[in-house]
Amino acid sequence: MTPKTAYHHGDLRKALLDAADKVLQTQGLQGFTLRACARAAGVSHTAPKHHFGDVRGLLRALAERGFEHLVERLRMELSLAGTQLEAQMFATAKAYVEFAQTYPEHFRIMFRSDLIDFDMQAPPDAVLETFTELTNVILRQRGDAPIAVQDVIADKPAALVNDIILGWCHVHGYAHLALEGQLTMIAEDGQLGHLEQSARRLSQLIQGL
Amino acid sequence: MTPKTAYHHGDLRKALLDAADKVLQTQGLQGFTLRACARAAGVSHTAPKHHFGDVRGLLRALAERGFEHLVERLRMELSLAGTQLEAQMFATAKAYVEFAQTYPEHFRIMFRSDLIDFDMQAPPDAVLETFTELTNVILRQRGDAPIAVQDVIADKPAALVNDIILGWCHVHGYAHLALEGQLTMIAEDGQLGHLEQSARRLSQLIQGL
DNA sequence: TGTACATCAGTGAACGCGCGTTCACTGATGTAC
DNA sequence: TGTACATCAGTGAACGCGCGTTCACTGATGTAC
Repeated sequence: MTPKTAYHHGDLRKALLDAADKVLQTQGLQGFTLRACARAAGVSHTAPKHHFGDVRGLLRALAERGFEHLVERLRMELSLAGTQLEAQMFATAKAYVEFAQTYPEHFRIMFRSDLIDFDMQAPPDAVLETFTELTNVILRQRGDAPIAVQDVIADKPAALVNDIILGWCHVHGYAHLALEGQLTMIAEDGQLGHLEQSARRLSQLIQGL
Repeated sequence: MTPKTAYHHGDLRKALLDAADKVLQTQGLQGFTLRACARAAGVSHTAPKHHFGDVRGLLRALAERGFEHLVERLRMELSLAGTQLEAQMFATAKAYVEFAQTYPEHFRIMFRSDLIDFDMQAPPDAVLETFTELTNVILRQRGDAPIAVQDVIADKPAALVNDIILGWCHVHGYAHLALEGQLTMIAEDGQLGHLEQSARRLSQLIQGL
């Protein structure tokens, strides 16, 4: 609509988010400043303040975007995995781990409560949707009916909570340790064989086999 | 030996490490600068450079210290746990998780490969010792003989590697998610009941029960 | 349809701040003879 | 044992840099009449 040469940008908020994404991915958190993001977007260095207040506001928006990418990837892998329960467990793990490899800097900030400060009793939609996908994978393993996103925060039976913890800690721990190069102490890099194996074993455990 | 009033400090290296520990714990990584550490140690702001080169060198030393604390805590909890295998599994998880809660900023940097850059083919002693403790817990679960620290990097059978991954990812994922407040979405904070439950189930899985 | 005016979005110069680094120095220690 | 000198550990003033923030501004858009 608005031409690019216009004084007013049209959608500077989105342009800033795109630029900030690139800054985060290429410079990391160290080089992530309001001025760097403004430079990357080609606007004056005071412009980001209008939209995000400060650097934490911008990071928070990027973390939300990270969860959007994560849930999208989870859904894609799950749709490819079919109905076999062990395969679904592995697909979930694969999506989570590959997301961390693809967006390492996003992954790092998404779980930094000191930096982004989500209210975990009422998290952003993308966080809720991610958690819903993870929960529903576990519910299917148990033979239970899946849950809707608005019910995902509600209280759950202790046995279900424990199954969710088992599954989530596994994929999250693997993703984090692999991302930070810790697993190279025991296994070759980039191989998903061990991940598949452990995901299948957890699937059997949760199914009660 | 050397009096405190002396121009030469005596053991400035250790004094700087102690001061840097405090800066990291109280200010976090954001406020962690060479000058802040020098101030906390009560020396001129150029002094740290003699001993650590730059801020990354200092962080690396603190990360090593973090692993020393972690392995110490692992050994203590394991010594309290006795010979029961499920209890050993929980003791390991408890030590790991409580370490992360006690030294959150240390935990965060210990696994930041972009920041501290350990050579994972020849890691510092404290890292090797930590990994040896974790590995030996798994070996005992399997009924295998424990391993010495100098052999912990050697190739292992795939089934053992998979058991280690299962155990390590579980404690690490739980520690990280709990530290960053993610688990409050599904369980009350500070309760170790779910951790004990999942640790015991993993113990049974690895024992082959 | 036209005009006036308020509001909004983005600009750019200027500022103060804390940082890491450099550099000439000073005080203490160790060693050669 | 004493003296000279090299080396090492720590100092403090000075610097340049990029940062976030402030502030008066300017250009575009929306609305009232």
